[in-house]
Amino acid sequence: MSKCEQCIVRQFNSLKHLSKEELVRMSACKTTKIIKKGEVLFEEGEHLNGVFCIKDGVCKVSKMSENGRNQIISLVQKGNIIGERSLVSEEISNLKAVALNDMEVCFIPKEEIIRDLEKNNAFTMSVLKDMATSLKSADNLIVDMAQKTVKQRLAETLLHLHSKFDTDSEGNINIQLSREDIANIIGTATESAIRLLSEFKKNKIIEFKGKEIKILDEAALDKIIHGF
Amino acid sequence: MSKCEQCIVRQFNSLKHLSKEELVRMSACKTTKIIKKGEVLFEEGEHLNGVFCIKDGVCKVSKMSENGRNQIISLVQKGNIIGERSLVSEEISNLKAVALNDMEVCFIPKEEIIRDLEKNNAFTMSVLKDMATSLKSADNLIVDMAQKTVKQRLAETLLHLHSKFDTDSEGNINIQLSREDIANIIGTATESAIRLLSEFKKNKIIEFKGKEIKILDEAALDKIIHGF
DNA sequence: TCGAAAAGCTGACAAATATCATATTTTAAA
DNA sequence: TTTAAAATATGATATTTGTCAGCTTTTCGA
Repeated sequence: MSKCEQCIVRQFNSLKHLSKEELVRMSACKTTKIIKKGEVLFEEGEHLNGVFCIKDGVCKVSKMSENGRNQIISLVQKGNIIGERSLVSEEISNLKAVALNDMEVCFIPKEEIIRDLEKNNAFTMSVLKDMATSLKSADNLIVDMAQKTVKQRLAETLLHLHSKFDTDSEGNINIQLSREDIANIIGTATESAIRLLSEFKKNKIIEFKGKEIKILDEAALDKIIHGF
Repeated sequence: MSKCEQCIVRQFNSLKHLSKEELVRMSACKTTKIIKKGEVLFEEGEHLNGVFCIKDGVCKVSKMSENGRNQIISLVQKGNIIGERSLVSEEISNLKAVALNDMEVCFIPKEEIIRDLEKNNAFTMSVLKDMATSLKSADNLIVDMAQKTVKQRLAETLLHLHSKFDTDSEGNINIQLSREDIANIIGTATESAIRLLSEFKKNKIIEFKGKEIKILDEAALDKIIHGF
């Protein structure tokens, strides 16, 4: 069993503010899990008894709307913690998390996190700052969803994905999303997303083969985002 | 100059977790302001040097989208604190706040809040919980904006306003919003909002005279929200 | 209280997006 | 490897929403 004290992933999130002692205790109560692609980390409405620290892989966090369509709120990757929101406000989860590829995660029980939040103010402040950052992104997303066209949102999403996941040796964005996933990120029908991707391809803005997408003309995407 | 220790508004927000001593110090450094209807509390891009505790009145919090349209993110009323997000993440404000009616607010300098956050863990936890709640609402709003129709969003907004601001003796919702404000809340063109309000009126779902709006058929609104 | 400016309203039309149908390609299970 | 299911793609069409124009009503300051 690997130890939190030595875990490199910890350096990228709020857990870096924990003391040696606190980390040893965390190591003792955490459980490491392998989540296969497509498997569910937690469901909407589920009671979370802790948080997940992502050691490897990416998951999509989404919420079902009443008209039966799924909206992806964010993609969470290696180094991040997921589930703190529900834990802090002591509610059932309002979101669902599904692995986009094989993941390795550590589950840290609620009691341990709550204890650290109450004892270690630097940790609490760090979690608070993270949440403030998430809230800012969420506010920006609200404005985008309400005010931008689907085409603008697709262009924006492509650039986001590019900067967040970087590219492989061939220049393809380092994340595999189905057309449906892409549609669920930008909040549109799958057909519309496909159509716009094809249009971007025809206009030499992007290039793709299946799920491998490569950005050819970043300036053109910027132009679309900021409205001609 | 009124004292924070005796301020009733404090009971409704995180400041209730401060000690007598902390409140006395806060009283000494806070400034009370009257903000007239239409005046700006803070601008997008402005550096906030503190937070506002709202003693009376309501303000709209909005963000300009790049295509020149304004999106109202939330309405904040008596008892709430505004500006903590930017303060916590030490960034310029991403939002603008404008008074919807005459307001009385207390401005509490940044240093004072930061000091309390660092010293008083119960206060920090309370701010964290508030932010978790805001984040949940924001996530829900993202899904609504992305997945619901303008009509559904208007119906939802009317019920929200009704439950948040209650009604006067005549049964009218206790908040005065222009048609443009309503459009900016639901994320649509002013004309579209006007058209739908007229439709609701024609169908006896609501009734209005100018900015006085009264809900007649709550069940019909629910039906619209949840999709026929 | 008068008059200009702002807000509210409605129609006509254009643009964006969803839906449905169907064909093709890819994936994965037997 | 075969084959059924799922994912991708595209056309046709319907629906939703935005834009522009013109009009009426309300508001507010001189």
